[in-house]
Amino acid sequence: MAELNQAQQLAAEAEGGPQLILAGAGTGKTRTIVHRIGHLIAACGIAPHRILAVTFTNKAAAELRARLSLLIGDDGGGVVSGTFHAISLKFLRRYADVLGYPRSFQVVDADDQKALIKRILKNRNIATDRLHPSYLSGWIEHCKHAGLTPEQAPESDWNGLRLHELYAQYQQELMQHERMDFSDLILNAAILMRDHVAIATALRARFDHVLVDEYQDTNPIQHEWLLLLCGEHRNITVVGDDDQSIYGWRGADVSHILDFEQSWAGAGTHRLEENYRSTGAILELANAVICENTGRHEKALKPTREDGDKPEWKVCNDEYDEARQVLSRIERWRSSAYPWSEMAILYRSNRQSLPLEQLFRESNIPYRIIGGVGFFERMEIKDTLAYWALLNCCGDGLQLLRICNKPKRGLGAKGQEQLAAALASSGLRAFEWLDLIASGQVEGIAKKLVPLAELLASVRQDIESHADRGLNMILEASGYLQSLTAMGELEAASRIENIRTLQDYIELSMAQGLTPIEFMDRASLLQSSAEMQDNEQDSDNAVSMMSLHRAKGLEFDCVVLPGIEEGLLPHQRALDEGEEGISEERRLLYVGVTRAREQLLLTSARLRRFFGEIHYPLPSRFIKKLPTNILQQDSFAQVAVSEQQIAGGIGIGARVSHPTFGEGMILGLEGAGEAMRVTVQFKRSGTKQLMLKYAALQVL
DNA sequence: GCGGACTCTCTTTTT
DNA sequence: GAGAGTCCGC
Repeated sequence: MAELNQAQQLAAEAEGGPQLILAGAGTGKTRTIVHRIGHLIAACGIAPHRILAVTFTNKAAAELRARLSLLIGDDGGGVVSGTFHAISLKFLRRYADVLGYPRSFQVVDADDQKALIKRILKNRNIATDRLHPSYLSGWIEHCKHAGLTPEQAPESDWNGLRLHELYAQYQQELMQHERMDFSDLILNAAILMRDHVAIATALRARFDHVLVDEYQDTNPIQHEWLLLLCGEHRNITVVGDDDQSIYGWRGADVSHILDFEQSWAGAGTHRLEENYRSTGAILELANAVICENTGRHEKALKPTREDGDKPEWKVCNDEYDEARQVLSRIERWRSSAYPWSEMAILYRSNRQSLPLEQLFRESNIPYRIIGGVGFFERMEIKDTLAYWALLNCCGDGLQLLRICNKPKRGLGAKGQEQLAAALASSGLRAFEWLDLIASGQVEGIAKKLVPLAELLASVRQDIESHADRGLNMILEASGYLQSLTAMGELEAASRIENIRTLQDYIELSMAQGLTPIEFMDRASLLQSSAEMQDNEQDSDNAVSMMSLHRAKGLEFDCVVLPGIEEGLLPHQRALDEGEEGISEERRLLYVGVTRAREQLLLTSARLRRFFGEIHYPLPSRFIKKLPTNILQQDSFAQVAVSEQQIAGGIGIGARVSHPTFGEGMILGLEGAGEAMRVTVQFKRSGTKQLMLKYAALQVL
């Protein structure tokens, strides 16, 4: 406890009952949680395995375990930690049968979910311009986040379509495939407790204390989940920061943390405001950014460190120029003895990594990308997992269909439809049906699978206990690896490397004693290969690149935030949504700024390419009004002289004249082609936005 | 059923 | 600009 300041100590040693810890960025939140858990065990005599810590990401759970191990040894002493999803899945593995699911159900990933929705719409002859698949899946998600089953969902009419019925059908088909989607995990776990008293009682009796991290990002169903689980003993500790709520689009509702004291009468409240992470100058910028938001707990982070170097803002010509500037700054940091691993580039959208990657690769700067296309979403990984699941008798129909024609076995779209029908009418689980096929007792389309089925059966017999080795044999003997080579040497090599990585991971998991189903659970909840490394001490010495969302909870000595522009941060989608969306974008910038300990660079580009179109964004509203004593801007940033004078001399900085508004200077260009808009500051008539097409501007 | 060529679409963030 | 979806000839 000597390591804690007074506020942290009070929070850590608070007695049972509901406790709210409002912890600003960098105020020692994790340390406080870890010590609170230690206190519960050591001083209150609570058994470690009766403490549940709910985190937001798997990585955070792993980190918590690591820090607990340091404090109390013994691998954290058996404290249970995991995400809402992972813990829900554990509950469901025990009790899913009461909901009509087999306990061996699997989780669908985003791709398969999308495919299922598309198929439903196609079968019903609903055109995508009448109901867009993503609109339907978004609507269903929304219901699930609100805790509503198809029966409870509001009757909703969209272009004459009854969305709640489509929701019901979607759920029914999922159940037929013995699958749940991500949101189902939490909703169904809550339903278990909501509707089944005996199960609720059993689960409630399981834990004496529940701690929740990143509480500002919980949505209503997670809130209900917690109420159901802790409503009786009321031993719940939540930690969070309303200024870091960045998951509104996932149904997160800041009011849960703002109203915690109302929902849990008698709650203790603790505020951690002393920031140990960042220099004074960085905190000054952070405070200046976030204080523009309304509807928040009024507060400011208090620095404990010296002022340090001023954060800087650079305006670049385009995204490649931006990448170059970032790179040169990173090399400068490197030469002042910061290691690569202490530098991060945090962007709004994963797509922004492309030019950076290119340049970093050319310049031989080590980097690693976290997120983006998830490891477990890659085609070859899903294929391999499907083979593996079928080999280990837990593969389902979706997995069989996935690989039935990989490599080619003469089963096209038609054949696969027949196959699905044949499987359904057999009434068997996919792997049971394959056994039947191997024994040669089937007719029709299934005959095409005889070689595959025989192969699976023989390999399974050969190597009883070495499923991982069997996988390799299957991939070889089935011709799957061979079929990858057909895609080109380079492509195949990287895919095969991914498969090897997966194989190593399977081997590791098997060595840890996981059952095949447990392994599939693990794989379906992880999404990056980085998360497969258990001890996440980034020993690999590389610059990190990831989205701002991913960066939550992390910290680095040196941080670059590229793309601080209107349309990117705030993102165009948020701009379309209005005030609430923009506040969330501002919080996103705040999260980015507060990741930095010592060095911070913000950049924006005057020209940026989107989907092959050229855009001329304006600097982000979040920073453009900040004084230079908070955010340093070089003269280059202030006098915007365009180097790309686009056709006719229209470009940023160009002097123009307009028939009615008179003379002025172009400040910004947005959009492309016909839709391009210009922002012009006129000498007499002020600043105006005009459609370039109609504006009849003359370049002076 | 398959492969190639073509068109069309979709572009935020994640468990 | 990339990936998915579609069409068409074999």
